[in-house]
Formats: sequence, C-alpha cells, structure tokens
Amino acid sequence: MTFGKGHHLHLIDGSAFIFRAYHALPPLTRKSDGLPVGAVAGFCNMLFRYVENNKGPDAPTHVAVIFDHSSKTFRNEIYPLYKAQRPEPPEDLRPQFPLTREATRAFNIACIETEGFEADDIIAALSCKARDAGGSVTILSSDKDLMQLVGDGVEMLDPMKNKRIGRDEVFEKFGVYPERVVDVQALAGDSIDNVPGAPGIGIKTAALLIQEYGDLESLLARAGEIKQPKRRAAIEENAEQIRISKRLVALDCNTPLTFSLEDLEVRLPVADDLLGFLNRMEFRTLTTRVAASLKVEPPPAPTAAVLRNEGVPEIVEQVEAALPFDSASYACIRDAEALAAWIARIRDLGHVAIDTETTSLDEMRAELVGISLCVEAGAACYIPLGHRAGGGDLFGASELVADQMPLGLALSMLKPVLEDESILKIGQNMKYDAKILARHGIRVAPIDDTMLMSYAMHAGRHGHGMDELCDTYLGHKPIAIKTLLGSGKSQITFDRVPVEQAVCYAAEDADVTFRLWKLFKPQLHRARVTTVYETLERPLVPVLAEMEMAGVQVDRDTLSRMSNAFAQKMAGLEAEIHALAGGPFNVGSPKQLGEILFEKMGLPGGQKGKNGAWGTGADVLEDLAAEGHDLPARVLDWRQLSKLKSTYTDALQEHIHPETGRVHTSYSIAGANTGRLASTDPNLQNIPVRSEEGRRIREAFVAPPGKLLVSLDYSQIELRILAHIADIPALKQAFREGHDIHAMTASEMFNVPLEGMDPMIRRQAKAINFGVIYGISGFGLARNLRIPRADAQGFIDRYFERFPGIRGYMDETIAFAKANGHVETLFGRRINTPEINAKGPGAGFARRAAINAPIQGTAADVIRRAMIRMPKAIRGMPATMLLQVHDELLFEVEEEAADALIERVREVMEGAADPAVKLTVPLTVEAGRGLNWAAAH
DNA sequence: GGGCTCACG
DNA sequence: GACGTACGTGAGCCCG
Repeated sequence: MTFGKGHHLHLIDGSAFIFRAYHALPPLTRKSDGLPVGAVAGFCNMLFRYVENNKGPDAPTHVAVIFDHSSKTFRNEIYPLYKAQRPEPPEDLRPQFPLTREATRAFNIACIETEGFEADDIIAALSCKARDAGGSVTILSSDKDLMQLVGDGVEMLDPMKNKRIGRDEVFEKFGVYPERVVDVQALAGDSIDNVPGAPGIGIKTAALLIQEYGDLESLLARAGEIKQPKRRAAIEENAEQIRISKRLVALDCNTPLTFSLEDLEVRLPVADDLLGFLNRMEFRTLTTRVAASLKVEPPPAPTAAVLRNEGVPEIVEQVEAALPFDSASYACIRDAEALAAWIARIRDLGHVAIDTETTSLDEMRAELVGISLCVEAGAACYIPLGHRAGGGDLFGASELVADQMPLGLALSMLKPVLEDESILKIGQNMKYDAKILARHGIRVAPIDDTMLMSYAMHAGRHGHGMDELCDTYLGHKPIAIKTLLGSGKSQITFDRVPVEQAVCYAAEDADVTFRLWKLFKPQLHRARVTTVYETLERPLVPVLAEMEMAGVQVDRDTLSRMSNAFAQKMAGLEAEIHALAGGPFNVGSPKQLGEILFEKMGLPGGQKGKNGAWGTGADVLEDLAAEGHDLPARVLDWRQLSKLKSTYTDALQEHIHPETGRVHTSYSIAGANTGRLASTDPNLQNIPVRSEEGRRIREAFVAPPGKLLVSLDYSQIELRILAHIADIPALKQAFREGHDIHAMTASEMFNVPLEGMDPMIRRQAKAINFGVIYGISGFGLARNLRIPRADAQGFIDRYFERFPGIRGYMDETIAFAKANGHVETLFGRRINTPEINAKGPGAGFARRAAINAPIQGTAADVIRRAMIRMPKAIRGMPATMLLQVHDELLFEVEEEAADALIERVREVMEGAADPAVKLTVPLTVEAGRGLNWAAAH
C-alpha cells in the first residue's frame, strides 16, 4: 500500500540509542568469548521496550532505525574542521556498532545508513517525504539538531524522558520556532560539533537577534543597526563564517534515498531470527522475556553458563529493570497465610523493597493504610490494612472495608523481618516509612534508600523523587497519586481509595523502588560514591528520624501574644501608609506599591524588571527611605511585621502537634545539591535572628521544665574550609592562633594594624571573605557594600594579589568542573555541574555555584558526620538532639547535665572531619544555653 | 503556578 | 557601554 494519509512513521535515532546504552551500562562482555556487548544489550532492551510500548491502536504503521555511517560526510567538504575534535569512540564500543545493526534487523525493523551522510540528513529526507505524502512522523530522539524538522505533522519524542517535542517545545529551547532554528544555530555555533557560529553569541542572544530582525539574511544585511558594539562586530566580522555554519547545521530534505517509504512498513519480529540473535549474544534473561512476549519456548542456552548463577550480575539487573510493568500481576494480601508465604520469600532472598501508604504526608499525623512489598522486579504485593468505606458519617468516621488483615496481626508478622539484621529493607525516601513504622513500635534496619543513592550519584543533575527516577531510568511513568486521590478541594485520603486501585498503585511503587535499587546499587561503585552513600547519606536516616520525632517545644501563648501585637502595629502602619499615599491600596501587593511610589508619587530611582513590574525590594525601599521619604520607610516596617506574623508567629502555631505539643519539622536529605539539609513543614532553619524584633520569636522555642536548650555552632566553618582547601598560610595561621579573621584580612589587604582598626574597613574585609566563598564578582560585592563597582573590583584585585591561592582554587575548581562535569567535597561528595560548559549568562551562575559547592558541601559533610556520631556519643546522657541549622546543633538537656553535654558534643563536632580528612585548620565550636532558643544562641 | 519578597546559614 | 551576576535554601503572598 502506498504511504500516505493515516500512516504514521517512526524514525529512531539509532546512534543516540547506542551511545545512551553504552554510557548507561557497565562494560559487559559475552560470557563465552569476552566480546564486549554492553551497548548491544542496552540497545536491545531499548528496542524491546520500544516494540512492547508500540503495539496498541496508536501504533506506528512504518518504522526505521537510522544510523550514522562514518564520520566523514559532505559537511567536511564545506568545513574541514566540522566535528573534527570529536573523540574517537571508545575501543570497546567500536566492535558493537555492526552488532547493533544486526540487532535492528533481528527485530525485523528497517535499518538504514548511507555513506557520506549523517543519520540526521536521512531523517530529514524521510520526514519531508512522509509529510509531503500526507502522513505523520515521530522522530525518536532528543537531538537538538533535528528540531528544525518539527511542525506540519512532524514531531519529536525524547525517548528517555518520554517527552513530546512539538513547535512550542522547540521555541522553549531555541527562542524561535522550528523554521528559524537553523538561523539561531548558525549564529550560536556548537562547540561540540565544531560549528563556528559568531564568537560570543549564544542561543539566547541569537534568538533575540533573530526575533528582532526576522531571519538570518535580514540580520546579516542590517547588522550595522545592532546597538551593542560587541555583538555588531561579532556578526559583521564573521558573516561568511555564519553562512558556512548555517550550511553545516541545515538538514537537506533532498538527501538521496535508495528505498521507498513503503519499505519501512512495520513487520512483526520473526521469532527464530530474533531469539537466535539474542541467544547468540547470550542475553539470557532478555531471550526468555522476548520468547514469552512472542509466546514461544525460549531456545536452550548456547553454553552451560547461566548468567544469573555465574556472575555478570549487572546484565541481569539491567534487563530486569527494563521488564515491562504489569499492574495486573500484583498480589493483594488479605490473610496471614498469604503474608507468611511472602515473608518466607523475603527471608529466602535476604532483601525486600517496602513502601507504606498513609493518610498524610506528615509522618507525625499520618495513619497507616497499607504496606507494599517487592522481592524482585515485577513480583510485588500490597497489604491493605486501613481502607475505609467512601462516605462516612457526619463526623467523617466510617467502617473499615471487609477482607483486610487486622493491622496488628500484619505488623506483628512483619516486625521480625523488618528488624532482622540480616534482611535488607529497600525504600525510596525510607525516613518517611521508618517514621511511620516507628510509631507502631518497629525499628526498621538495615536499610537502603534509592532516593539517597540517586542523590549521591546525581545531585545537581535532576530531582530524586520516585516518579522522576522511574521515568528517567526505567522509562516508565508510574501511576500518579493524583489519579487516585484527585486534587484540590475534592481530594480524598488514601484510606478512601478502593483496594483494587490501591494495589496497582502501591505495589507498583515497591516494584519501582526495587528496580531502581537493582540499577543503582552497582552504579554507586562505578561513580565512586559508595563511601559517600554509606557514611554520609544512609546513616543519617535514623538520626534525622529521631530528631524529627522528638520535635522542639514551642510555646503557643508567646506566639499568639506576638501575633496580636504585630497585627496592631501593622494596622497603625497601614493607616499611616494609606494617608501618605493619599488613598487606600494593598500594601502587600508589590505591583500596587510600585505604581504608587513611582507613578502616583513620582519618586526617582524606580526600575522596571523584565516583566514590566516596578522593583520594590528592600534595597530599593531602603534607598528611598534614606533620601527622606516616609512611605517606603513605613512599608519596610510593615513588611517586616507582616513577614514575622504570617510566616512565623501565625504559621508556627499551626505546626504545634496536638498530642506532643511540639513542632516536628521534616528534613530533606536530598533537597539541597551541596549536601546541606533542608527543613520543611515548617522550615526551622530560617527562624529570625538578625533583627531584634525577629529574634524574639526564638523565645517561643523553649525547654520543658527542668531542662535547658543548648546550642552549639561551628565558628566560621566555611572560611576555615576555604583556608584549608585553597591552602592559604596567612588565613590558616590566623585560625590556628584564634585571631579575628576579618580584621586580619583587612590588615593584610590594606596594610593597617590590627590594633584600633576602623570597623568600616573590617566590614569590607568581611564582605570580601564571604564573597570569595560565593564565587565573588565586582558587581556582587559592589551591590553588597553599596560602593562603586570599580572600588569593589579594586578590593577583589588586591585580595587576590595578597592571597593568590584563592585565585588558584577558583581556577582549578572551574577547570575540574569543566573536565569532569562535577566538583567534589573533601569527603568525596559529588555535586554535578551540568551547566558549566553553557554559554551566556548561565555560565556565570554555574561557575560561581561550582566554586561555592566544595566549600559549602564540605561544611555540610562535617556536620553530617558529627550528627551521625552523636547518638552514640551522648548515649546515657539525659539529652536529645533536636535541630540542625547548617552549622548549628540544638539540644534539649536536663539542667544538671548541660556542662557535660556541651563538653561531649563539642568534642564530636570539633573532631568530625577526623579521621577521613586531616584538616590543617582547627574547627572550633561555640556553645550557649538557656531556657529558650534566643537565650541559648 | 510563577514571580516577588524575605527569613536563615 | 551596561546581556546579568554574589552561594545554598523554604514559605507566604499576590495575581493571572
């Protein structure tokens, strides 16, 4: 049949699949002869998954996998340097190229490559041809060079993210629609493919220019009109180079084809061919899997070796992770006999993935509704325990639905397993489940946590939530909780979800967790982060769980009184503000305030932001207030009170637990990229302290009768770490001798004596010290100190002159990040820096973040080490660790034991780097105590 | 739901 | 002459 309307062509970017597979998998070899086959294995998994996922009514009618033939193409005649700096493919990948072609043919999918052309050219020609014939096209690739083809029935699909790329997505990426993408690419160039472009012009700028001038030729013709001289020169002087670049990136619909679209019609795999190939490759598990899918007997293994029993575990894991998900296969456990069978299986295997379903995300209030277990990929079950009938009476109470195990019985059966030292419990964000189970008297141990594994390997690359990990690494979108619970006002709690639905959702979560674990466990080692995971991530889980469950006592009356006082003051201020403005308006609306200040009142110095709104930040208002304007001064006061009231005195009261009378925050271990913790619900890491008025909120954080709050914090820990890492003798000596580090810096920089130093000079040195930690810039320092930029730059220059090691540290860190795509802390924590080679303003952000990360991250590692050692160190003392605020730990302790506690904790904190890292500066800890947090700090 | 503003280290 | 910039977070509010 002639290809035409109603037909749908899939074009698979084969080369991208291969490289993806190669880098995603460990270097596997064929058992019988050592032939490298890792990439082939991954490639086959991807093809199998593709075939399985494309069977329904929406299935394509035509499909082809397109490969690059060789590295030399017609583009090298246009520009000899094109892709010239591209490294040769790795030694163990090269022999796998022909095998991937063979694999494609084994799947009975058209396999296409043409001498002298890139895969992209063939994809372009096929897309055009199919589109012109009236069919639709999906290109399975995430290659930006193909985005110019999108539109008119042609779309792309990123196969890893399962994300559709249409015209709008292209616009998002390039700032122009597909037909102008080549213009933008021609201007921006591409350092990876060696497309020269215009120097200093990145995608952002190129898009702006094309948007303004319409297209590339108009831009080149009117280049003289460009206002910014640098850009103008870059374009005027490189016009020819830009035109060449355009020819390099433009894909040609007329690339010759030696076959017709009809040749690409979808064909079913021929069982003998496909199984024969897979078997020859010795992909045992995949062979079995494919045979099952084709409903034929798997062929006997070619050798006696059965991979599962004889090692090469990774390949089994990879293949297992890729098995299709089947929610119909999940079991629902309703009686002790069935549960006993699963427990026996768990004991046999020595591990289990577990997930709890509850009525709330707040572990301190959540009620347990069910538990899911998974013992191997696809083998999962759900135990409903607390599901209730839909409606309920007036008070929301309702009966448990029938046919559920009694909660107590299930837990008493599971407890010995969950507490068994020889059985590994695997979870995604185990702190949550551990806390839920702890409330039922179960101490889960030992554990592994897939969220933390991902964090140890991929911090900075992407988030570590289960849905995202599953989609990214298993190519599967798990059932969204929203589909069960709904959202907004009509949202229900999990106990109201029908058991049948709950089984599919909950068991799948355990299944996903198990598969992620299978995948991540061997990868940790290859990423060299096993130690980080095992010493800085995993052991923190029980420590934080204890702290969160302990909570901190907060006095409701104190907060309530403060709220009332704030409300009164605010009302007064509001009246004054309205009077000054000559009419009422919403003081809390930056938009309205900006209009009042800069339009109605016509005050000077107003600046509009990028979306047309007047800036009304504190710095702007402070400047206005300093010029004697009353209204902005009052607004500043009002804002401070409003913040304190809504975020603290009001909101904190809501967080006091009805039974414990305490506030239980939750720390996310994998929240901040640098290794810091983040505190949520409520955030207890940003309780005011800098202003006198705000600091009083800390008076509401109290010690119970007979006890004291004790606070210990590291003094200048980040500067000390900088002094150590950058190896600055003067700084290190100052820290060893206990000098005032900022005064010392000022003395060194400005040649002034320490005695009788001007506080302003010291303040400037302090700002520079902090700036260095943040990846200093003249602009930033100038803004912070409110001095001219040239002066700020002068300070920085002098600083680098005096402490050349700092410069060295910065340069080396950037170079390391560029070469490796990540930076590291002293303890080996890895912070990925995917944007480090970006062009444009993003580059600055990435560079400063890369400079900051090892310093902030090392400090975070140090306090993590201290916290992990703390339970043992203070065992037997009448004391509890309550809170962490980045460089501070807060404890509650019986009065008489405060001295002993401080001594013990200080010892642990000051020695926390030992013995893994021998710091060449001392860490010192300052301690305070009192009846409330304000007094203890 | 994004942007603004502001609290902390 | 002004692409834009100090690093890392979370929460509450306004507004479309």
